Amino acid sequence: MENMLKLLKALSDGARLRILMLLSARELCVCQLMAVLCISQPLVSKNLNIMKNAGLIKSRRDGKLMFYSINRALESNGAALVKSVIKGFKNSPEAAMDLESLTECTEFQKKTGRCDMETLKKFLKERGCR
Amino acid sequence: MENMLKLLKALSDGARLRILMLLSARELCVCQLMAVLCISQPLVSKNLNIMKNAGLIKSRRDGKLMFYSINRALESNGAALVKSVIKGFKNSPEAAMDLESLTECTEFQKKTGRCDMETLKKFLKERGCR
DNA sequence: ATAACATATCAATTTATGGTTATATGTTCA
DNA sequence: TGAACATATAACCATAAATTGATATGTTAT
Repeated sequence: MENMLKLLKALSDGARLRILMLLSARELCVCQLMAVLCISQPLVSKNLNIMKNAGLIKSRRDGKLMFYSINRALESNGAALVKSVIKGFKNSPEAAMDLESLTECTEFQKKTGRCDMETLKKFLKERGCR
Repeated sequence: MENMLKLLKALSDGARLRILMLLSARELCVCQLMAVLCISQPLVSKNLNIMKNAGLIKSRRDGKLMFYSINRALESNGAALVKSVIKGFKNSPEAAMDLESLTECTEFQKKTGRCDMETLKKFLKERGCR
């Protein structure tokens, strides 16, 4: 029960659901999530930590960047759960908007280097996210 | 997203998970849940209300008693979600204990009448639940 | 109608969670 | 080594959620 509850708690927050959905598209680093979701870096990190503790996601360091991705090695019931959550959320307008933002963010980043903060700041400003 | 989040929030609490699991066995009234879970009546009612609002369960009045049961008419993604939650929880020691308590509670109730408070009180006392 | 009872709701309190700012850690590159 | 940068953690506040005790509602039976 403990694990299941932890998993459900990790899933019962709007920001974390959005993160899950984005990660279900592909592996992302903290600054990309922060830019797309328009939420502060510490909060992104905090939420990622909660999700990681629940076994939902895993992380990998690449130089200065931390990349997060969905943990495909979840025990079967957890996996089924996550699958239906993602499925039930994938076609929502919120998900569509976030995925679009992700594309735009990626475009923006291509102009300079990967995860260049200047770029992300400009990106955020352009979208009215202080 | 809103509905999915509501569902997940309704599921992300230990007492509510236990209620869900018990109801997945069969329809139960408030006082039975209260006796088995060993939690106060207002709290049981409140949690049932949260679950009902999320579309998880439905209720039916029978005289003085309110019976609650799992809502089998959940939209498909919700249904899949609930299914995997119940499945992933059904074999836990907590679930086993609760189901056993339910059996004992039912036995106790048979001695007097259905949902007789005196009986339930004795039942609770016998199990050390103040 | 009223008494008794099962459940629901309300008001009040504690506890958990989301969110912020400031600071620490770990990595790269000069 | 140290400066710059990406991320993590800590301390803190505001809000929401869990929990409780008292009370209201709705039903049954007298």
